[in-house]
Amino acid sequence: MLPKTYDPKPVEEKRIALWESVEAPGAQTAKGSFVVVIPPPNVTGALHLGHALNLSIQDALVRWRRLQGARTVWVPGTDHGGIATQNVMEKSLKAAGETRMSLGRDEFVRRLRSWTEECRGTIRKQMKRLGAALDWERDAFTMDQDRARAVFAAFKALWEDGLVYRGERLVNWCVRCGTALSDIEVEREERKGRLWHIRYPEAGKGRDSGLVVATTRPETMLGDAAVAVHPDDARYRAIVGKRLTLPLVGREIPVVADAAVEAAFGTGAVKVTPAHDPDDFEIGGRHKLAAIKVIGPDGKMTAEAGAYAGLSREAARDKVVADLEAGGFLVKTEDHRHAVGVCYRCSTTIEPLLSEQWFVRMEELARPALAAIEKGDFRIFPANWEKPYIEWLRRLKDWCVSRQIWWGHRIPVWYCRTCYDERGAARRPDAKPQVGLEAPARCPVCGGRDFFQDPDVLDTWFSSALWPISVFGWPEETDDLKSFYPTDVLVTGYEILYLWVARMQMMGLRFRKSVPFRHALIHGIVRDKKGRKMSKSLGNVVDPLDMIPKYGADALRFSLLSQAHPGRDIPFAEDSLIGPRNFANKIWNATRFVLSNLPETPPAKPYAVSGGLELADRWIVGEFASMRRFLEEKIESYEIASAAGEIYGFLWDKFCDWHLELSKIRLQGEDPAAKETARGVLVCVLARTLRLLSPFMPFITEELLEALAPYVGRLSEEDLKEDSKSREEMSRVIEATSALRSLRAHLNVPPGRPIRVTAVGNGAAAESLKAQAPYLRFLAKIESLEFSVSGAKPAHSATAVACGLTFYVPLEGLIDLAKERARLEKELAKAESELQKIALKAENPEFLARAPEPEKALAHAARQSARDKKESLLRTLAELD
RNA sequence: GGGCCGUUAGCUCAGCGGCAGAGCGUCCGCCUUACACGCGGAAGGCCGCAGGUUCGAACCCUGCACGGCCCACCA
Repeated sequence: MLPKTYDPKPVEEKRIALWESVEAPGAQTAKGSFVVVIPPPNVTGALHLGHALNLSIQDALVRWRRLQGARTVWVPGTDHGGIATQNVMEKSLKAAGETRMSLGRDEFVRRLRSWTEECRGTIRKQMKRLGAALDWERDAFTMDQDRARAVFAAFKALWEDGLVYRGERLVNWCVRCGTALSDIEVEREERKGRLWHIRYPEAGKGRDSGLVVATTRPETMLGDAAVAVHPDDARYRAIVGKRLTLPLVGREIPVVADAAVEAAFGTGAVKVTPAHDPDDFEIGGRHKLAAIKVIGPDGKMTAEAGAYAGLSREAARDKVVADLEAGGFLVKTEDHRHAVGVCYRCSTTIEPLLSEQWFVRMEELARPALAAIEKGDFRIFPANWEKPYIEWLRRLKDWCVSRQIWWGHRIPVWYCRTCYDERGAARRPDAKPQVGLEAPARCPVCGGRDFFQDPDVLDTWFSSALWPISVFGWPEETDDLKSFYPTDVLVTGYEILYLWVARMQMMGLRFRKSVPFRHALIHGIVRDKKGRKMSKSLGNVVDPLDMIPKYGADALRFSLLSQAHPGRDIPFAEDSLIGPRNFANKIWNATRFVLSNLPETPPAKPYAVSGGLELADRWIVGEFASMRRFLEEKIESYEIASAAGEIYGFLWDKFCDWHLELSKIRLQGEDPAAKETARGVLVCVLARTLRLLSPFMPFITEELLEALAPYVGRLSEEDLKEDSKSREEMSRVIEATSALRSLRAHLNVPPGRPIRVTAVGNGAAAESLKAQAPYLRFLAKIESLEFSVSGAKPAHSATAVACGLTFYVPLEGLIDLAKERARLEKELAKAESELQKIALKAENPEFLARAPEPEKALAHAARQSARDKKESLLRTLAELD
């Protein structure tokens, strides 16, 4: 016998062990296939609630399609996580008093490899505990051998097609991480800063000559190459072409006219520092200005900065400002809020830095991706993400893919020591780097035999971009690739839509000529209950592994899924696990009840739904059918939360509260045939509902289904029709029951005390209720129930009005006249306001003239019943004794 | 500067043209032999504001306000 309260722990342990030992369902090709590739979590530690959400959604989809008979493939995996992972390792080294330099590259990478293995083990275990039905034999890692082969193949192909190039460009540099970043890896942060107004005097003239520039970064003035003004700016027309003396430095710089200058901002004159500002770099290019690097990769001032060399960016700023002020060049200082670029991994202010990097040319890659979304070959759910996605693809600039870190795929490029110096700078104009996994034998340019490999690694997102093809063995033309690519849906958060989703589209289209996934389901971020992002520093991180022992994995999944509206963030409160935990217990007990009403030894012929159905049976079967259809539609459109809510309501509010209760009449009764019918419906409907619920709550449902299995027989598809007639009849039973229960509660009739009821009224409703009298008797605990077409109110009775009938309940001695009058008056007031509202609509000539017929009929009927109710209440009040 | 999303019951959110819904919380009864992680009953809403379209608007349109997010080269 099952325990009274559901205890998730033993069930989960048992199921996990069982799933471990059983092969995933084999090829059932009849109903097609469903392929999903996991967004591989970084190997930076344990999984968080966001991962739990992501996994729960995918698992629900995969299990759902598996139920439908599809061959499902869900590929697990992890991502080496580049900078993020390296940072984690560096932090732990620091705690041990070491640095990556002290370890050396080989040892550092070796340690990361071993950490990775440990971390992958943790992640796998966590995924299993959540119940994720992944195909573990396919487990992949972005830095394992197969994936490395794909990375090399992709790099080589892009190189050969001229889409990869090396060049000196202004890139986003994180001085803390010591590496270049791509544009999307830079986040914007509003910071309060200042706007310094600095006078740049005309060369050879006095302190008051020249013009005043406004800047937020005075320290970069040391590298100024010009001052720019707008060509149409009348204030400065005369000075364009003249030369200025750069304060503190003494260098002469020109005044140039450039349309990029915003005349209305600041003073309308902008200092141009090509080596330290992206816009200035552009201007510098147009006017052939020198790019003077005054800040180095370490964030400190270079030798070019003269007296400031060696100072940090921040210290140099202070000193420059002080010196400008001392020299009388500082005109004024204003407070100024502006957005500063910061590293997405460590929030350090980004330094635009001129350096030699590897880039991927994006235009040709983006074009097919744009076409795919515009043609609908690729769709995003919710669709409102499509517009920003398209915009992003249109504006795409080249992708800086080299990173000056150690953890990642080493760039497969070799430099000949004759053609290049040790820092990779070309010694001769025709020098050409060689792409290969190994050093080439001879340099095709100079015949040299001595090579060194590029020290940089590739952006971690480069390997991620190849994920949907690399997991199936690309560049080999594998069977997997042929059968499983393109995949069906990618489930991920909006925060990596550009960083990852767009790039997979581009690479998939480039190398496989078709989209890597037809749909992207974008879910939100799991936040804390105040709506803040979960972060270690805020201390508001909720660990899924803390929640599972307390509430169960099914409850955690169901909680997240119930809130997983496409694209919406989830403010997560631990309280949200209570409902789902209780729900699991409810299911458990419903099944326990059903089982307890079945013989211990399963019958030779399992219980089926066949003849002899009564209203409650027809009703629940019809409701089941409509619930199932709803679920199919919602899951099809990825509205997981709606689907979860629907099945919850069906099981609890319909199956348990009404059908199961009504079944008790027959189960406790004496009619063996009726008993069998009731058992059949209970078993079949419950089992089928559990099956539909299993994608959401796999542990408990599988456990219970296993217990039910020997009893479950057929519930034929023909019988699974929505049944509006039964729904209507049942709704009357429910309405009348509720009215009588309400009356009992208001008049404090103890629940255990039976009542006698006289129902007065005629018509179809009366007839149908009369037919269901046993239901009413049972549900409202009525000892005698009489129906009459007309009749006066019996003495000392309370009254309930429902379904066009008046129910009199004699309550000698129990009835408090004043209380009853008050209750009835309240009812009457409610009925009157209802009638007024509906009458206003039903009698409105405009409504009658223009509204569609069914709508009018509905309004008419509603008015009639509101009127009946009011009259019945009025009569009752008049007769009140 | 552009774009997107949100504003509905005390809290967290569904609903997105035809009499305002759920979960949690609150109040009142109940250990009614499946479940007190439960059962029954209730209270609680100018559906952000102002216009418009419509017979009819929480829902569609236009503004506005307040939150949040994304993108963007005002130094």
